[in-house]
This record gives sequence, C-alpha cells and structure tokens, in this order.
Amino acid sequence: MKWTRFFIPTTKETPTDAKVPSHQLMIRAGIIRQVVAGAYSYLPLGFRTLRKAEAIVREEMNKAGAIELHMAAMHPVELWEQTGRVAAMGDVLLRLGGGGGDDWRSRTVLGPTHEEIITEIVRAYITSYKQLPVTLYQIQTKFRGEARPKSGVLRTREFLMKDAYSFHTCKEGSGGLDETYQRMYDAYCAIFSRCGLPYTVVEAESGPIGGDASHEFMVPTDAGEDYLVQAEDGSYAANLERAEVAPLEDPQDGTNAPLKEVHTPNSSTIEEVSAFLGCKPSDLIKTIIYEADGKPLVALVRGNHEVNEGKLARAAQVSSVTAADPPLIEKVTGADVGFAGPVGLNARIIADQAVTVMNDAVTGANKTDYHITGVNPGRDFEFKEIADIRNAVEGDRAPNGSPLIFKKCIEVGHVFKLGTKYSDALGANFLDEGGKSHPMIMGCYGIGVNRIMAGAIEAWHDDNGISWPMAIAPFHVVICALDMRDQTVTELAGKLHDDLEAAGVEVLLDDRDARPGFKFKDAELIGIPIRITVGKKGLADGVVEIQTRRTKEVQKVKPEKAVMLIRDMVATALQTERTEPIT
RNA sequence: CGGGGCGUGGCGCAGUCCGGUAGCGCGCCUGCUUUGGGAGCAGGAAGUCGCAGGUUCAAAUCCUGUCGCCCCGACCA
Repeated sequence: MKWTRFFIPTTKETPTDAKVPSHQLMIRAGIIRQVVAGAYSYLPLGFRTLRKAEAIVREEMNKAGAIELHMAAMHPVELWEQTGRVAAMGDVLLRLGGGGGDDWRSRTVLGPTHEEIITEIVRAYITSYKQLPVTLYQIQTKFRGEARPKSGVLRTREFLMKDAYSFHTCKEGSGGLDETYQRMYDAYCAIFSRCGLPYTVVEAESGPIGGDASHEFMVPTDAGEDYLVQAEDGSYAANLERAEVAPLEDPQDGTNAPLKEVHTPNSSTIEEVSAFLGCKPSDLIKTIIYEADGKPLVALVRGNHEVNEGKLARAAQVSSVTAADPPLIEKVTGADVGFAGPVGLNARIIADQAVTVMNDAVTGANKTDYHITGVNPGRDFEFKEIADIRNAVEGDRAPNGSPLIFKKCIEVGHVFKLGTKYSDALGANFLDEGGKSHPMIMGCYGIGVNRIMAGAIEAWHDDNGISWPMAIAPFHVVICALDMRDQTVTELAGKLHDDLEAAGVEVLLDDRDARPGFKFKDAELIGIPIRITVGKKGLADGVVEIQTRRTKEVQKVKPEKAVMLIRDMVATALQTERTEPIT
C-alpha cells in the first residue's frame, strides 16, 4: 500500500479533549474520529487493527469449539421485560422512539448484550439433551446508554463486542458448564496473549452459582477505571468489588474509656466529626442505613473504610441493598442524617470485622448534633452479625496474609457462569434421557474488541507514539523512501514494496514528497513495528536500514537480502510475541 | 443526575472582563528553493464566532433560553 493512496490523517497536535494516552494517540495517528460522545468512527488504519484483533478472537473462539452467528441489534423490549432486565438495566438500555408512545419504536431497544436473544433462539431449536452442549458467539456492535462515556474508546455508548453463550445439561463433568468455562478461559488467555496485551485474570463478582463463577481479564493501565487487587506473593487476584481481606488484629490500644456524649453541631460527615473532635477518621465507626428487601439494614464499618454493597448483600443474604433515604434513616435512628450509631440502635446490624477490633471509638449518638466517644464494641453494643463487608484498602492483606497491591486497570474480557437465570425466565428447557424437562445451564463470555486496541496502545507507547504488537499492527512494515525525487531511491523503495507484498508482508510505502524527519515521526506515531529506510546515504554504502520500533535496533542490509530478512522477522514476531498473564 | 470547564476556518488557540474592520500557529492551495529527525521564502483560499431570542446605531463580546463536548463525582448487565 502506498501512503499517498491510503488515508492516514495524522496530526502533530494533541487535542485538549483527549486525556488518556490511547485516546490522544488514536486521534493523532488518524485511527479514530469521534462522531458524538461515546461513538467513534474507525478510520482505515484503525479499522485494520480492529479487524486483526477481531480475527484473532474469531480464530481462538472457533478453535475452542464455539460457533459463530450474528444476531439482530434491534430487540423487542418484551423479551427484556421477561427477564426483568428492563428495570435492572435502567437507562443503560437504549430505546428507540421518544418514549411514552406505544408504537413499535418505543417497544424496540438496541442490544447492550444478547442473553435474551440467544436464549430465545436456543429455546426454539434445542429441545433435547442430545443437542447439548453448544456454544454460540458473535462479534457485533453493542449499544449502551452509558451515563458518562470517557477515555476515548475505553468507555463508549457504541462498541464492538465478542459475546459467547454456552448451554449445558449439567454443571460438572463431560459436556458440563465447568468444562466449557475452562475452555473459554483458556481461549481468552490465548487471545490476549496473541494480541500482545499484558493482562491479569482476577476473580470477579460471581453470580448465583458462586465460587469460581466469574473471572475478569484486566489490562493494568492508569487510564483504567477499575481496580485490581493482587496478593504480593501472586497467590490471589481479584477485582476491588470482590477482593477479600484478612481479618485485622486488635491493636490493643484501648484505655477502656467511658462513654461520653459530646455536642457536635453541624458535624455529620466523617471528615467534619474527626476534624471537630481532633481524632482520625479511622477512630470513627461509620454507621450506614440501608434498605434491603423492604427492611432497614445497618452496616458498620471503620470511618476510613467503604461499605461494599455486594459483600453486604451477600452477608445479609438479601438480593440487593440500597442506601436508605433520609426519612427512613430518621425513622431508624431518631435523629437527622449524619448522627447514626450502633449504641442502642434497634435494627438488624451487620458489623465489618474491622469494627470488632476498634477501641475507644466515636460514633453518632442517634441524636441530632451529638456523637459519643469512648465506644468499645462488645462492651457498649453487641455484635449479632460480623462479616467482611468493606472494600479492601492499601495496607490490607490477602486472606493468606500476603500484602495486597492495588492497580488501576481496564476490563477487556469477562467469563461468567450464569446458571439458569435466563433459561428459567424464557423457558429454555431440554428433555433428559428420562424425558424429564430441565432448564439449560448457561455461561456467557464477553470481550471488548475496541478495548483490546486501546489496551495495547496503553501498554505499548512511548513519547514518539504507538508501538503496536506485530499481531495487531495495521501494517507489518513501513518503508520510508527518503527522497521521492531521487530515482534510485524511488525505484528501490518501489521494488522492496512489491517484493514484500508478494512475500505476504503487509507493507506501507511512504511515498510522500516530504522531508525525512517528517516521515520518521509519522512512522513512529502510527506505530508500525518495522521500518525500512531507503535513502541516498544508505545506498551510497549499498544498504538499506531496518529498524524495529520497540528496540530502536538498526540493521544495515543489502537490499536483495531485505525481503527475506523482513519476512522472517515478521513471521518470528507473529509466532513468538506472546504475553503471559501477570501475577 | 450533581459540581466544574469549554464551544471562534480542517486542527490547536487568542480576542469576551471594558460592544465598534474576526486574528495567530499548524494544516491546505500555487510557485521557487530544500531532502537523514515534523524545512525556507513569496503569494493565496477558507470562519452563519454552537443555536435561538433579546438589548443596542452597532453583539464573538452584554442579557435570557437552548444544544453540544470535556473533566470530577454518582451509576455501570
């Protein structure tokens, strides 16, 4: 491909709107163009990379026995009503129409994911255990009404997703969900490894099946919006929502101080109270009122900790918890919002383990404008329920005692054991050998294809631009022909281009009438892994120069040797450029 | 949804406080020179100043409304 006949709108200047490296570089390299908030067009260079990532995903999915299909992006809202997800997804579910009307537009949604659609298909055609298991997948544009798209293509309202769904008669054993789950897990490792992504697999919030029912594939980057938590010894990794912490020891720093009510006017937040009383936030017991299944539920955590609502709901054995509104809080505590405390509180209380080892603590007095000090858990109030209900923080340890490390990251893939949620709701049943009907057991497996791209850029860039892994680079090689008016240069560059193309190498010939520095900068910006420089200087010595983008290593070779050498370099890179999971 | 910022040639920005000929850099077009790290000179094209009202002799600038984009937070199957 000749540069002058392709379409690569690079720019020197970084748009101020773009904050994260992948976003800035994708714009500067002419890879994407924003259409509206949360939706991007992929320009030719970007499209080539996107297609390559997609091809790798497709190859590995096929290899793992999944079958590709293509589902509609427009869905009837009725299907979503049947699974209860219209309410569950809220505004994330994008609807056509202006809302309110009862025409077809208002009853049509744009698919944010396809559990409902695939389950309906399987329900219609699969009725016997003999047809199971089966894994179906597609690579398709998804639509989500994200409240706040951000960070370029890392969080958008329209994105390309590979979504796979598996159906089984059983969980364990041959043909069971666990087997396919493991196969998909392995396929994901192969995909991210081939794409050259540094990734970590973490335990994620699991669904109804529990245990090892969900894993996320994370790429560490400061541009991310998730946190992964790893044990320093590599024994444990989980996302922040899921991370378990080892119980804290009692610091034995108590003086068994007496209870004392103190006037704390206008101090209702942790910061205000600790500032007012001259104590640390960690000396306070945070008392948060939730509503769970229609009843109040009180959570106690240390002042500098955060309640993890997922953990809380699980500990309380309720389906979900929501923060109580002020009237309920006032009813439960008998005080204004901000003065709740466990002492004398009559409600179901679940305490975080860290609270049980606090001494001489401060809490709300359940009386407006008053707190109490000298609170000693166990002495001044009883623990009925104790659990791990908080997010891990710096300084915590993994359950095995190893210190926890926190890293920002983005999620590029997620594998999930669904169970029978959708098959139950939509009646996707099969008949077993005895002619008895059962709901199918399901798994689902997603990959954000755009995020593979952005993640690769986040992981592989420098001050000069992108440095693509060979497997997803838009071209393998770029030829910088340094003086387009020099016939020996243009002829040799043209010949190298033709020969490389004939050898199956994807080659871009920079045939623009531009100065050398300009071409070098652009070549580095768009991140082509190998650069061939054809210039008078080298030709005087009878050589062309071959430089690798990442290492900056230069080899000078005779032009007739260049094609074979490069073909081998590309083949070797495609074979050996693999990443291992980070532990 | 709450808080903040910004909308001015394709891109990056100044001008807005204090109303009076719409400017700079990059890019683009033409010509000449130049070719190993984002060239130089000369000439040139290109902007309903987000949109809609209002005030005024006069609005990019003041007022009202509205739309969009970005950031922080909330939310995130």
